[in-house]
Amino acid sequence: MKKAEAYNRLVEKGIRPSVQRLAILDYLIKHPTHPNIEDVYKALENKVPTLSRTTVYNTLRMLSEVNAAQMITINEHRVCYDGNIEPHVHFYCKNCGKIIDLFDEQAPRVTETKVIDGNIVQEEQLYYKGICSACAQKMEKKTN
Amino acid sequence: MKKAEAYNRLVEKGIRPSVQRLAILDYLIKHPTHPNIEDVYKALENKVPTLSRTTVYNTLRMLSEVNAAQMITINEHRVCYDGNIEPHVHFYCKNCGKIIDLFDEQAPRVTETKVIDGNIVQEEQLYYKGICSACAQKMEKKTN
DNA sequence: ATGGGTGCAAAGGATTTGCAACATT
DNA sequence: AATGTTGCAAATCCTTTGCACCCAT
Repeated sequence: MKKAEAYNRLVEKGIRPSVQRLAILDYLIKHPTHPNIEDVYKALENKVPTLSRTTVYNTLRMLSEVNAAQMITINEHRVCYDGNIEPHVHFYCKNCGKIIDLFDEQAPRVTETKVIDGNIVQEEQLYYKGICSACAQKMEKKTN
Repeated sequence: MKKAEAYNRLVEKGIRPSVQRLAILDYLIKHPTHPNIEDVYKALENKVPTLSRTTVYNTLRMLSEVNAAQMITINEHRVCYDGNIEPHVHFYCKNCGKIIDLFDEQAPRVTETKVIDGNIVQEEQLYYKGICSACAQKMEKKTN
């Protein structure tokens, strides 16, 4: 249950590693399931009894602002987060809403600062949308 | 002020071209500014006096479901829409929230149905995040 | 007349805000 | 003591829903 990685990442980014922040980032790193705010809150409310949703909101926003986590906004009205900050492609299932990592797809590479028409690019995101394999199977069954 | 393109696109997709739907899709096609629901509503409420936000919501959702428009979800809690259904890269300014089209960047091509690990890919989206040229200039001024 | 389309008002949820309490240096 | 953090409750804002009306076929 070491939280070394979370701890280091916070310190590197100049963020004071409070109990809450450590717990949240550690959870994110250890659970690459693209949790949303509520998921994180539910998972931690027992371990960090005083934890509030507000803190989860604030912390996750801050983490994504300093690139200590990735904010994923594919799902229309439910932001979720990814503790994996290596660039990788995401697949979003329109049916069940699940987000799957596609590590084998070529992701836009992190270049040194790239400028296009004067616009300074800091992050790149590529995602696919469609039907995930689990949902596709279920649908096939019903059709038969 | 012809709405031929909007009309044709609706009919092609099997959607009845009501006054409201025509107005909304036409607006989207003629204003490639990535408007959100409110933008579209404000722009049309005078021209289509009875128009309701509900109809804008319903119509834009429907249009994106049948691929007569693109739903863009970069901005955390404000979905916006694009009448341009050719694949192209979007740039999102973290500072002012503006979304800019990058037609010269290579966009993920629309392939025939692509399947990855059993997941059926139907759409692909690539976007960049950073600071747009206008904001970058303003910031530079302040710094000097 | 009938089925789809629209619009109002109300409900529902997610996120933000203001502020007081708290922890840490 | 001073500064940065946290958490509660309330406020806000976006979106959806239920239902009645309306229009076109």
